[in-house]
Amino acid sequence: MRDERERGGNLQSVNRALRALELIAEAGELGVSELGRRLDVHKATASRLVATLAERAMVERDPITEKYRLGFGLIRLAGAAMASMDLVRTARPILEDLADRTLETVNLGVLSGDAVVYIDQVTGTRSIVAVSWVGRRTPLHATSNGKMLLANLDDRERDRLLAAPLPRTTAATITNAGKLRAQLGEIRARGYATTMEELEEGLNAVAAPIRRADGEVVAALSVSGPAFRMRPVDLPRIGRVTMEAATAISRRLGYVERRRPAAG
Amino acid sequence: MRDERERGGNLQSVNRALRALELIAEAGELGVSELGRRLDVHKATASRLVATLAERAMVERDPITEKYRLGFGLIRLAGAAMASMDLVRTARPILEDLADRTLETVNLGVLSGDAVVYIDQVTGTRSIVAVSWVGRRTPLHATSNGKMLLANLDDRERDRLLAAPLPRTTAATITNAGKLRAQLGEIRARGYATTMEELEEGLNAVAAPIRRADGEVVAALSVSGPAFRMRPVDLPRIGRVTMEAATAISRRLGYVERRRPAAG
DNA sequence: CGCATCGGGTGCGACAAGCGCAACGCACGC
DNA sequence: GCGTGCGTTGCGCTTGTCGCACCCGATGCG
Repeated sequence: MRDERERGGNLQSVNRALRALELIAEAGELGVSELGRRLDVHKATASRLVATLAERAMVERDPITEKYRLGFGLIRLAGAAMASMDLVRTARPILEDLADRTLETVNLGVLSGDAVVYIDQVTGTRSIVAVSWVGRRTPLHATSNGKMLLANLDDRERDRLLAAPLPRTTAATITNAGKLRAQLGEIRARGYATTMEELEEGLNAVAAPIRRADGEVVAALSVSGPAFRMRPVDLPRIGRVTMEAATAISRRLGYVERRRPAAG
Repeated sequence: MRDERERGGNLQSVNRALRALELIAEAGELGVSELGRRLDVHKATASRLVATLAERAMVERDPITEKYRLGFGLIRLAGAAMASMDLVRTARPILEDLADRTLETVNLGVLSGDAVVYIDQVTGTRSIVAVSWVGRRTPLHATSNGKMLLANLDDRERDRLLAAPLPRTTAATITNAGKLRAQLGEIRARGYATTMEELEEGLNAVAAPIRRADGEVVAALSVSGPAFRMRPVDLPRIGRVTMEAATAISRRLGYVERRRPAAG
């Protein structure tokens, strides 16, 4: 508790409790004494800690081994958030297929606050860089995923997000809200979004919307690769296959295509 | 901190932290002051609490609204919880098989407080809606899972839960404790529970009990689908396959069928 | 068997963790 | 301008909680 303990808010026992959960998650199963050792506290402390966690069903006791493991309380807590995990499971095979087909990197992104967060990724074998973007947050206005999500927000939300300044990361970044707004219209009409070196030099991407049963856009699916392999002339074709893949995922989520939702 | 504070282990701030997470989960988004009010603590305390949670990514701040929502750390934990919970792990293949066989949605639910929480779900391909119920809480008296869990509670617990009013969600909801109690008896005798449009109009379901090694009912397995595909006349058949599946899971958990447990 | 060792749980006193207070800065609305 | 709402932070007092010691039960070993 003397090492990296200097960040903002800090409640000792809360911190410990969360560390405990992480340790248990890592280990799968942990006994009281062992947990105490890893947390560097007396086993009595660890005992009381897990008892508290157990009371809230955050951990549960294996009736055989008497050790503690994570409990369903966590699942309940994450509930809504877990919907995205479900999305990952459902979408995975289609992401893989799309990556095979395009040989580029495929990403699945959702809106989180004012950024897009990638919740899954599959890299085509041809990909140069294999860094995982999962968990990464990237700006809405400079990514294809972000634009697609923006394009499908309701007006109030979109206005709020576009009111903030749009930071420039490359020469091509669209920093003008009006110009971006116009492009969002095109994107809705066309069905896929693009970025051309707007986030990173030499990186292009296209993205298509994923809808759940009620038609709401909940995520975006993107294919991204180096500008020399994804030239402007290639984008419509890649856009089409991306849209097909996204639609396939939407269908799995229960979405049934109706006539243009714009009308209704 | 003066109400229901008498269980085993009890660390005030850990308890508070978990309550905070639950409140945020419920509300979707919560500001510091509001959280403080609901936790019945000074807003300064709430501020330090969420700061600690945020540091571990259990909550994150919406950059626009400045409010807090659940974070990715929790998703990670919940994912780990699902993977490590041996009930889910054990039951999964059987859920999938049951979904294939019935072509309807299969849910695995446990009792949590006064509600049933779904900890896993597999959807049959025929399913209309594919919204995930995982993490969702539904009332005990209006769901097949809930009735099955209620039916297998010990008398004291059951009485306590039935003492509370039974909220109506559809015209068919059973709101009379006496009537429900009678049905629970039938359910125990028959081995499966049903709901017919008692939670949602047009939604029927059947559920069967899952027992661990000592015979205790720890979860319920349900098959649910639209009323037109799950007519009253179909329920016994579906009930049978559901019971078979539930029994298969129980067996994997170490339960060995004995002569009627009612006798011993 | 008897003894040692390891696991988990609990009453108690001491001490610091963390609580509420109050004051501050900031953003709105009028 | 003022009033009201938000979230954050220093500070002193209190109370939550930590480690100690000890208990219980299971297991291992000469």
